[in-house]
Amino acid sequence: MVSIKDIAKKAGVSISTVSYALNGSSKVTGETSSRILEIARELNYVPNAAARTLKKKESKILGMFLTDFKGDVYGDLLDGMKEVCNARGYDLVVCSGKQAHRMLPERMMDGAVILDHTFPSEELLEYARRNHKIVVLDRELEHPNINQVLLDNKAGATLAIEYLLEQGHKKIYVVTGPEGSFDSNQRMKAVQMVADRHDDVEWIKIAGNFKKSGGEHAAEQIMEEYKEPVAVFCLNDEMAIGLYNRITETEFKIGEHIHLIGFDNIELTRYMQPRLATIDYSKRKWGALASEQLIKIIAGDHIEHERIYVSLVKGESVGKI
Amino acid sequence: MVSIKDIAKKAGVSISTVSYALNGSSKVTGETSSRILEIARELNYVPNAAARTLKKKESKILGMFLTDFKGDVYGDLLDGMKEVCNARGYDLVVCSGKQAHRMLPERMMDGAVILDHTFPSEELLEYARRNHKIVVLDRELEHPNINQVLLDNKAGATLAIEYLLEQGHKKIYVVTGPEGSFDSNQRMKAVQMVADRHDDVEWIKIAGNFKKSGGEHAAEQIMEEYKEPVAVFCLNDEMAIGLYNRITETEFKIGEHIHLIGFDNIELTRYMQPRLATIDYSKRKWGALASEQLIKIIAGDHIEHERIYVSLVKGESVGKI
DNA sequence: TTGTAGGCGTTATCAA
DNA sequence: TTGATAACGCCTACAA
Repeated sequence: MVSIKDIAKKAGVSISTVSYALNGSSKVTGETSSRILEIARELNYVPNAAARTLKKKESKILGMFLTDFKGDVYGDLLDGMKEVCNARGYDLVVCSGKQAHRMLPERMMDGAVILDHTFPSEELLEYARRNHKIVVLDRELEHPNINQVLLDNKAGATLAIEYLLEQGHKKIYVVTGPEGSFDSNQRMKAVQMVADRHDDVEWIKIAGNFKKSGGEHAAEQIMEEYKEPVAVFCLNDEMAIGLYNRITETEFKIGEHIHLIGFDNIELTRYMQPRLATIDYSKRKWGALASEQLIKIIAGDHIEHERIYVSLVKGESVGKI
Repeated sequence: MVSIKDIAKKAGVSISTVSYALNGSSKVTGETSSRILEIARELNYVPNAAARTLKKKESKILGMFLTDFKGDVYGDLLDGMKEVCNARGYDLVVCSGKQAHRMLPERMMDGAVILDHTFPSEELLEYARRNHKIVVLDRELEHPNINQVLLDNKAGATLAIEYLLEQGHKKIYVVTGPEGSFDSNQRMKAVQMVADRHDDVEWIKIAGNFKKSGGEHAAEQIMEEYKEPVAVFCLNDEMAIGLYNRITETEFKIGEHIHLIGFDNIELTRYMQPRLATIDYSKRKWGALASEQLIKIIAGDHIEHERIYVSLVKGESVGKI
């Protein structure tokens, strides 16, 4: 490995002169500077990230923690993050799994964005207390070193339910996310509020998991209890897809016997027949905003929490009754 | 930031004793060791990654470079990689974009897996020469520090084309990937070989880009030239989907007027109506193998290149003629 | 304008 | 069994 020491030797100057030249300091003659730069290039010099990070106490790397790499939501979200990061001189690394958590407290990264409900809030708070900078996308967490960029779950769930009511549905299943999911809880709360105003409607809650399997299980239960057309609000699209898959294996028709709406507007929903009704929001903007907020708290700015707005996407998966 | 120095002070021992205790060396008494560990926990000590990396010249981090975060191929691939990495004591970070390249030569990571045709081979070779360890999934590159884990593109393309021929098709469009894509070139080569044996069939090549837009453009050209039913082999599923989308906006029917086959068997194809015929392979296995190979070359093992085998998935998007 | 030297937090060698 | 001390590669006062 070639270090500034090697360059210094070859150039016949001291390592500090090399360091200055490399960092474009004006303290060094244009002549020596260009000679040093030339030699550095000749030797294929690359600065050592660990040494720089150790000295400067910043790595210019931001982390993104995900539950897994499979989610369809992530593509645009990550591209949005990357764009902002790069524009601000940061690099983005995406990680998943408990083992990867260490990279935050060990200061491999200057901060992190969290979209992983399996990452314990207590752990995040602990990191925040030790002055690590964090943006959460999936929970409410109050600390000066933590910023929230949350979906407007309540608006989304309300839009979804009101759409079903508008279409005349009187029996509505709601398939939830996993225990402890903030998004799921928020959406359920909104559903409950609308439900309280409509006691002529029958409400049935089914415990789900935000994965396809949750939707499949819900489908079983719904078909078993089936008497007349019903509506189903799956609290995310992936479950809606699982439910849809299971239903289309049977005689039941989506949009006719079982009316279905999801949440997230992932790309796949466009290809479902009938098209899945769902709740849309800009994933790219979500990611971009998260990065911006993170960079701001790293810079020491005082900032407010942010919210991502949502809208209804109608689809033939919901018919009139 | 609390360092081993702080622990040493509080425990009344030297920093080297602390370091030994922390690393579970048997050179230190069980008693002092447990006292030190206790204090470390009290102080919320976390080792500093930069310092450790600087000293040990390894970070226990592997990188994965992708063209972008949107690809549907990636989910299982990355999960496969992560599983192997974690089992072997490594962490995986996923990156994208030119700016992120620096992390490899700067030794932020002990090695990297490349699935990004925009990453120049010359640059990779340069890194390999400087002793960085690399596994490539998307090109042939010979160097002791580079290992290849490649799809069996030729087998896949041959399977696809022979399936079309078997179904009686006599006019076959082939939509390619972007200029310079290894996968695209390999697949085209296989197509060409089959084509050479069948001069009763009309072959038409359309330049694509492995994205939806490529498929859409191809659709335009195909419809413009349309006289009788034709077959189309899109060299990846994403283009097949773009083509499919454009076609379904018209009077033409997939599987009737336009017979379509893709490559990759991404999840979305399951939901297309009619189901897309395509070429399947285990993305999870691909990722797992890539990680294993990378860890082996880091360990200094001498290994052979690997190949991922593929199979045909039939679908109603291809009918008999 | 350039050089000297100290230190970032660890690990590891050698003495004690 | 423990402690002093010298690296690792880089940055940056301060001195020359």
